[in-house]
Amino acid sequence: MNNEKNIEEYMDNLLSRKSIFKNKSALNPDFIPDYLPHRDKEIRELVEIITPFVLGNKGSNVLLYGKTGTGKTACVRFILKALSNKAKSHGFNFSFSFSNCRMDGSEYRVLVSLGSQLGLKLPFTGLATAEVLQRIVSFLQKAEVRCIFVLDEVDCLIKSSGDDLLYELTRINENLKVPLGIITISNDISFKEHLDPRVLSSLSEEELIFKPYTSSQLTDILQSRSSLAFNEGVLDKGVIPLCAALAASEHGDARRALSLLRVAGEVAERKGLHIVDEECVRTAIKRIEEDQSIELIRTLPLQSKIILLAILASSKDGTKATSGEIFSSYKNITSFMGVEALTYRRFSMLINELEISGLIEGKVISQGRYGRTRFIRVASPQDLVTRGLSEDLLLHDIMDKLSLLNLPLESNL
DNA sequence: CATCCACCGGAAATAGGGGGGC
DNA sequence: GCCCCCCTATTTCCGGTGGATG
Repeated sequence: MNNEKNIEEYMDNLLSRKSIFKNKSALNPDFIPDYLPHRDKEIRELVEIITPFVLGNKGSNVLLYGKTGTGKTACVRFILKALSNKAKSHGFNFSFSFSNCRMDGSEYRVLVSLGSQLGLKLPFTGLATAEVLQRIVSFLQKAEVRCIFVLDEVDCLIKSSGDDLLYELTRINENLKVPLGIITISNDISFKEHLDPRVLSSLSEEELIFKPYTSSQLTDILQSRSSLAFNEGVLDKGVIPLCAALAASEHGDARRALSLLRVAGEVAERKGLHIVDEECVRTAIKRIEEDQSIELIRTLPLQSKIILLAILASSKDGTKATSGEIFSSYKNITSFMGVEALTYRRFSMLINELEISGLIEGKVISQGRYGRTRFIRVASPQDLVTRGLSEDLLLHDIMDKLSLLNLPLESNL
């Protein structure tokens, strides 16, 4: 018992003495601070729109849009958290459910996610979607709870499954004594075009646009977060303005700015520095990019990895290869590995996905009599791709045999 | 100017592994 | 047990197509 305590103390001591961070989680994207700088106006408007639901009146549905990292989700979460605290202390029966449509992925799972936050027990598969909706509705009916559903990143849902679910949700109110509120959040304004006009008008009774943060606004945000996250005096003067400026030049993405700051801190920590300087920030940019592509490659399904390998093999030195060439190279590799090869159609689809993810670049070029085909090459640095691929043990072996592992590394540096 | 290459990409069907309600 | 549902990955089928060539 005593030993444990001593060791813990020792650890605490060690950690707090050396650490640059006081509370790193304050820089996480899902951290909700007590104060959101430069969003007072939006918060006030949202509160005015949402509050009626807590009182059990018919309020208005809201549609929020703005680019990533402009504080949409943070504002909504912030308000709902505060509101449910208030409701509790005032004895109102209020609750809310939050679904990130991109994460949840399908209509069914969005509904299950919303429903289970209300306390319903729903199987992750097996039921008909309409059945899940029915259960949610009858729960709301019986419990007479004032409820708000938040659908974050709805544009993804629309793209994958259309607007059926949104339509159903908007009509729920017709047979509910206590109205249901729907807050939809989208990164992409053009998703409106894919909506039935009736659904759109119901969802966007109120609309709020979140503008990108300016560089100086980002500076304020970083400033207030860094005082929570970092120990006193570990940030060099220029660090915060630099992070802010870099993120502002993207599109005022606060999330990016915060992760830049976090990674810069980690870089400094790893280097054993006591102060985070601008150099760390520059290293952080590179680290973030590299980590992202490696992570992307690591989590690719096997077939996509093999295709990527085929591209690498048939387009050495950054030359472009046609999809036909790559396909035959792909078939060679699969037979070599003893893996079932996919049909061309599916292959082509996976190529498109790789292109969207930014790992490869392709262009459809017509060569007249010699056909129309896509010219493809790897877009990210080759050694990065090789590194990512070779983390797959199965592929590592194959790459060794194809002697792909040593080639690019030498020729690139 | 029609032809024709070497693919492109949409739609629908199938597989097959998860799991209901009754 | 039976019939139905959901989801992802894939196959099957097939109607295009830009533009150098004959």
